[in-house]
Amino acid sequence: MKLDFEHIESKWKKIWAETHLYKVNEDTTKPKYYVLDMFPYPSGAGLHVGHPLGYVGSDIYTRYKRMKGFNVLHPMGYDAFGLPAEQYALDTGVHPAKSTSDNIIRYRSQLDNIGLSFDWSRQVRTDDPEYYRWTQWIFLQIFQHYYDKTDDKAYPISRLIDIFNNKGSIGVNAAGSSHAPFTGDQWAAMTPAEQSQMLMNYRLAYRKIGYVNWCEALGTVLANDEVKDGLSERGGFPVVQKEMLQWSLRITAYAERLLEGMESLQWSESMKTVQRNWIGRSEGAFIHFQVADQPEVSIKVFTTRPDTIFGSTFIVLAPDHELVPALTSVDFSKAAETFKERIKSKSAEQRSTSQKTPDGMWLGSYALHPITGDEIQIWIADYVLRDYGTGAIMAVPGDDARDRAFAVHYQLPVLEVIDRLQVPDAEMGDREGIMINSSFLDGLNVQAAISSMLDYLEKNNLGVRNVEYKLRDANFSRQRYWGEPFPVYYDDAGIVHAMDENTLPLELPDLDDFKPSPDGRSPLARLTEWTQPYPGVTRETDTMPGYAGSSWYFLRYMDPTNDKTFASKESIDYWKDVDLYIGGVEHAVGHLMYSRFWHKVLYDLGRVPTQEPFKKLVNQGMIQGIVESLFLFKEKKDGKAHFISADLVTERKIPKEQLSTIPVHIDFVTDYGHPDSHLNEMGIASFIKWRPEYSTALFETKNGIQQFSDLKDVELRTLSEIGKMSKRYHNVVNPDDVIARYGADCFRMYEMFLGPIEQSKPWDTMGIEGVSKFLKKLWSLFFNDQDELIVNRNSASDDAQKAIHATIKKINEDVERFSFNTAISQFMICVNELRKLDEHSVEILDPLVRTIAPFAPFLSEELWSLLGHHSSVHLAPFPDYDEKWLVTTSIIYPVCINGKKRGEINLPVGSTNAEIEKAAMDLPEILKWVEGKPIRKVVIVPDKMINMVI
RNA sequence: GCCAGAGUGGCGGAACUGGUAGACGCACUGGAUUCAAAAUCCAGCGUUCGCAAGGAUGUGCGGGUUCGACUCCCGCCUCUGGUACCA
Repeated sequence: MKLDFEHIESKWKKIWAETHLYKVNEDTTKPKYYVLDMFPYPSGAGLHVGHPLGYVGSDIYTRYKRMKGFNVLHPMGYDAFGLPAEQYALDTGVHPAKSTSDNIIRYRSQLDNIGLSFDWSRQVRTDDPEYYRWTQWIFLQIFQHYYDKTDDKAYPISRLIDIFNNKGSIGVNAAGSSHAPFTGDQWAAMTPAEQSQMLMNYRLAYRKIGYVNWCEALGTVLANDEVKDGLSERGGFPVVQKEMLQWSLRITAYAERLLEGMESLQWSESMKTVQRNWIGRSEGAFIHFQVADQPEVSIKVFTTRPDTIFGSTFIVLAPDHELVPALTSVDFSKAAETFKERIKSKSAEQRSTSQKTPDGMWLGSYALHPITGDEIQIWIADYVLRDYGTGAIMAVPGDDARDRAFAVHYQLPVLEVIDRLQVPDAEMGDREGIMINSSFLDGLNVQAAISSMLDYLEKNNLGVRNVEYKLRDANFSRQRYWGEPFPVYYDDAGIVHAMDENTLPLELPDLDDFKPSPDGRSPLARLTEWTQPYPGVTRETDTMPGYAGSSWYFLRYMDPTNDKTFASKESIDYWKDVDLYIGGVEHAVGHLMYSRFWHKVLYDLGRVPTQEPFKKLVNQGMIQGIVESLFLFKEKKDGKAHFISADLVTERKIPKEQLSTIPVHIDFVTDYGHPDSHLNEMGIASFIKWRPEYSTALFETKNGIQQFSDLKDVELRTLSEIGKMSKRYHNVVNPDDVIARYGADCFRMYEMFLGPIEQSKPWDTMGIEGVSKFLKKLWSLFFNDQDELIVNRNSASDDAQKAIHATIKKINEDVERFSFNTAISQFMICVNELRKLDEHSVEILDPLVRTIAPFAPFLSEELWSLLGHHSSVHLAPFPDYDEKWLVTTSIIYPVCINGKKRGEINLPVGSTNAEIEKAAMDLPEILKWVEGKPIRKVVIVPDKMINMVI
């Protein structure tokens, strides 16, 4: 029987679905294991061969763990809200709900083709009201809590209100925005709107003025990746920063815990580093600088280098710092206004250039140096950011490169405070050297000076120690339609109210026009009957960002249909957390940071039993595409488009400025992805059919310039670059096509065989034949050329036993460390060996089928049933190996002279050093080397090798 | 610039704790089978000198530690990804 994978796949796909083979329940008799894939955004392009890399890896692991006796939760769903669907709706009028559903159907069929063992009964999609009902519910929990820094824990906002009622804000140690302290009486005297405003300073979900990328010409707000070099990606219109009241999440309250929590996680060091850098913890101090002639005003700066304070010769504030108006002298106020306007439009511009040119202005006022009392100038400049630290710095041009450049540019005084002569390699800011010009710090090294100055500042009430984080509160508002509506409303006084939990979900209303409303608000703003359903109730028109639904979806899988709560306590207590999470590195800071944050909030509220959601993280590499493009001269030749072969471009050193590159569909390209990839006559014909506007074009190759009508012997070389696999570059490879040709098992194994799962690599089908051949060889252990089943009940040979047990052992080890490529090599070695031995006994083939089942689920299931089993191989136990077949009785010792192998001796295990040495010395090829030379040393590693030094 | 990761045959890659570098696969070459081809099977395959036996050399480059280094240490180069004035 020839291996008919099409028949096998459709047969088992159907049976698995009918028998609900992959459905799991909470089963307390088995240990649980949770394997999670990052759920996909169902884009219009469908899955390409890059996506399944992680899915196949996690599926192999899932199946392996199941066979090892674990109760494995392995679900899948869709991150269904998102910008592309809304953009598509704008372009075509197709409702995002419709296009998303269509895409999901396609994704599902593609995923099924790969043979992934998801429990589809647990599918979630974030745009389902029954799902986002709980996204809204969690948002409300976040909204109704604040963070107590003393207890390091979130508490209900009602507790804070009680405290305010009793004794006001004095003594409250909570994460929040700064405000003037007040007493209990003052709190009671506040209007409800004022009180509401005050609570906003503490809520974990709160509203504040934020900046959005506003594009006047498009009349809309753009996402960061829709802005390139200060211009909108579509249309190239100018984009400015516009102030808007936005929802934010106070993730900064959790900065320290997000940092500490990583210690216990099995994540790659690089992933942890990325998160650490993103959190950006730095220790330093707040220092107060009095303003000259305004004794009631002082400027608070943050510095990590209090030791350099004597070198502080001026102060710089962010242009939008709240004190700027008060610090601007009358003569400068007009100039300051223009400056601020200019910076606003600049902030989106190329920042790299501003790095080189300092840009700031003096406000005409002075501050007093807190220690020396000297008057120093107060400046504003674009290099100081309002959101970091206090939005103000003490500039130390003596030991900070930016301050130095700024001071030099504006001819401000520079005072050296660190002598680095003793440490020649040290540069500015390196925390190396000896303090000079610094009064009582002189002679100390930097570290000693820092702690000495911190003590001094605190003792004299000039400043306090402080820890700052680069991490900012997360913007949680989008001026878009296709997202979760906020479950809040505003009353006539503008006070925010949470909706009653029992009225959730607040459903996203239907819409047929997806254009934003003219004032930059979302399309929802135009639906007045929705935004103002009753008198005195106004709804929020912003919707939640993409990460809202994805920040907790892994919890919903535990109990996906619960309509009483987001997931029952029993199910969460059973599944607890994700044991293995596989996904792309691109989510390093976004999704993974936000999910951890939400999880910690839920932990504080007693809703989840674990502090961290994802115990182990594996980042799969990207499968890249090869972008094939044609070179086209920008200038036309005789009014005709003029293409030129890539080899001629290199040969003639044609400057790139004269050429543009036109991405070409990879199906037209001969030798796709190889150095001599090109279009031949047929390729060019397809190209012209595809892009008829080039039907009159000229094609220049080694054989001269030719027209499409009379092509002969053309080899129009293309430019091959490794890039993203994307619709845009016409280089998407659909797994369905590969599966149709080679089968799902082959596809799965080939993706794994390409290399380590964490590594990125371009898609290349060159080697797939090798895996295909391997599967046929495996098949041929069961069937002969006459299609007869040749499996027998004979007892297996010792060599076959050794081969299979070595394989079982190796597969165990390799799967545990996600080394799937080497596992597949081992299968190949094993099958080659069994074929050589002409081994067809059940004793060997039974465990072989079970060992390979996680990798090739269809074929193994078929073979398993051919062996006479009536239940699925995927429910069978993973075979154990028997050490007795793995003990070696003899060892081939390499005999080395000076570390180089010169001969071999075969000796029994456990030979003594003397025996080994003697045997080695008897070797003629060794004698030749040692002859006449004294042996200085003999190194013997028992059961490993022998080395002689001469 | 900074941070992280990686450089091994023509190609994808292996070598897990310092111990026979190149497993496994692709491509290529020769042979068997075939009327022929596909498929299949067998053999060879880092570079270099040599008819051969055998030698030299070889894991980005330069040094070092070691009996022995792809693996450890120091310095550099290149590539990939992330990040962007963070006080």
